[in-house]
Amino acid sequence: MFEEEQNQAAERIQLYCREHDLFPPPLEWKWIPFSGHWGVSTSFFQTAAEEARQKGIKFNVNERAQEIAQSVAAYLGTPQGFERVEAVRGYLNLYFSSAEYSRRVVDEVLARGERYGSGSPNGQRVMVEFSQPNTHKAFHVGHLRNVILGDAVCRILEFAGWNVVRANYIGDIGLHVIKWLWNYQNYHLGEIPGEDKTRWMGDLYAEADRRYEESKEVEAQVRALFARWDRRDPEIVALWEKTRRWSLEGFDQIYETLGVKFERVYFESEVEESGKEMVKELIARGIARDERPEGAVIVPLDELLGTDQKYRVLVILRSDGTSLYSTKDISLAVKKHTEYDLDRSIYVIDVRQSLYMQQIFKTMELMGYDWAGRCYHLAYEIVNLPGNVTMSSRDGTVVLLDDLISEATARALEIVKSKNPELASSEQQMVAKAVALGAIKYSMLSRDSTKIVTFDWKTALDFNGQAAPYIQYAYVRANSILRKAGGYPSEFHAALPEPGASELELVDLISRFPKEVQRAASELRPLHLANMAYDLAKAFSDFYNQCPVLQAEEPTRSYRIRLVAAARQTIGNVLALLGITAPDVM
RNA sequence: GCGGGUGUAGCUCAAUGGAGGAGCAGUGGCCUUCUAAGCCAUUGGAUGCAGGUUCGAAUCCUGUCACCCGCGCCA
Repeated sequence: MFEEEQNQAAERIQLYCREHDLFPPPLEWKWIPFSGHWGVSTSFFQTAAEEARQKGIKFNVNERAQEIAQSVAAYLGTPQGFERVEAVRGYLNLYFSSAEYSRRVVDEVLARGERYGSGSPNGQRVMVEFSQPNTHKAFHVGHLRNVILGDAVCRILEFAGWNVVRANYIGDIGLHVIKWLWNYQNYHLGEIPGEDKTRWMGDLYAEADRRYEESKEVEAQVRALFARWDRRDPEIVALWEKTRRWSLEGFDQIYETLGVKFERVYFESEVEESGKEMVKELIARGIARDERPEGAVIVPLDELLGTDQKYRVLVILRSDGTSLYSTKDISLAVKKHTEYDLDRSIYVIDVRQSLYMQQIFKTMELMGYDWAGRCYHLAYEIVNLPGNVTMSSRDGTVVLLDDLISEATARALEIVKSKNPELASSEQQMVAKAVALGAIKYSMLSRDSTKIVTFDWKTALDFNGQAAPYIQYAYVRANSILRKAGGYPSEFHAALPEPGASELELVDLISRFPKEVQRAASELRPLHLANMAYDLAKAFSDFYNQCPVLQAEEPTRSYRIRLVAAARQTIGNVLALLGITAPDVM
């Protein structure tokens, strides 16, 4: 927002260095890392070090950097747009003119509204595949991290200027489905699910898997059933269609609760046949090797690429000719790029599949697809239970999503009722839902994807501290002030008061938002925005405690009301990017 | 054996190669005020270890230790 002034200052610094025969520093402005200071800084350590090298003399780099910083500071005086220039320990700090800049920031935020912070369209299309639930299985907290991360990444990329295609890829066929069907046919035929379809499907899957593991005979029967599926036996297909729908209806409920939408939903069943065709093509082209009947059909990646134990071997078809996950994935990758002209293709999949993803991408490369290099595996660590227990639907070691949401909502409702008893019951419900879902989402987005999340109820239901409710609360407070003020003045009073420290801190953070959006988008890390949301809320709370708004004298009153409006807008925008609802009251 | 990840305060985690931070837990304060889901104060650190690169390393490189995860017919 202040690039012009920064560039001017940078040019003058470069000029000074040339005139004084100094190595010009790479002028990368950084935020002054002290709270309560508003400006940018650069350092002269490189300049000093370079000078020492060239002149062949030894001196203390830190001291020399400080000398240079001081003389540059003297040379700059007070450039246009800044109110103070200071040399500190080798750094040159430039402080913005507070009144002028806070005015500019607030004007910008209020003018752009919910688009504040967004980037201009970059003309590039990216597909983000995420969620990928399996029908006929449970949906648990482990799956939740994927949905929340994928959704946030989509929101952020879109806001940053990308054309985003949100894709889901549902595992509606495969061994797990056949196992489920076998169990249903033998033990539950005719039964239909109750209200909670996903739970019921999951329970039956656990049961099916237990029977499958317990007996060799069952395994054989399941294989036989898989063969009937492969022949598209009408009876099996009909049963599959009916039971599959139950799962899909359950998923729709979940996505609606979470506020997640998809533009293109792929099914494994729709790429199974084309996948098998591709296997034939791969064999014909000598990329895949058919080792049947003794072995399976494989792509010997290390052999083909001349690598050693790096890409290993990818199995793309079972020895009995039935399809694998990989059979379908190679076909899906092609389908995605045929349907959409993609500049990037992102797969949000857990980190345990890293090798597998590289194998798929390499296979695409071997087939000659130029887009293979533009596929990216966005890996995230799994959600474990205490004691490093992996959530597993077959072992029943899961926390079901539905249980987490109802427990969190009940807890939040209890708090809303005690904090805000006069609120209408329906509104209390809405607030509780926003708080509960916000807390769940924030806890997953506020830690890096490379970190394992250990789920425990105590932490999951803790609404204090660095958590979504704190941020939502700041938003609500801002909203409350604006409600009492009856909106905010359409423009600033001519004579703007000099902002205080907490006001500056708040404006400073607000002004950083657009850059954080770009950073989060380019690194595919919502974490940056989760941190920013908290910092903003903290700065607002500080301002709230130190600066009376409604009771203040004019023109301070008007100025602060507009600042509150800008803060509310920015906090709302950040939360929206994280998929978190900002309630009007709490 | 090969590959990947993690290691920062008692615990859970942040930190664009640059001036080490939060939250929780602990201790002590603050509601007649725009909502106390809040605020203030206070306690806390050879960034696993050893080298290297650099003016400067939690961050980059090499080695090493610990834990986790992958590595041919699960997804």
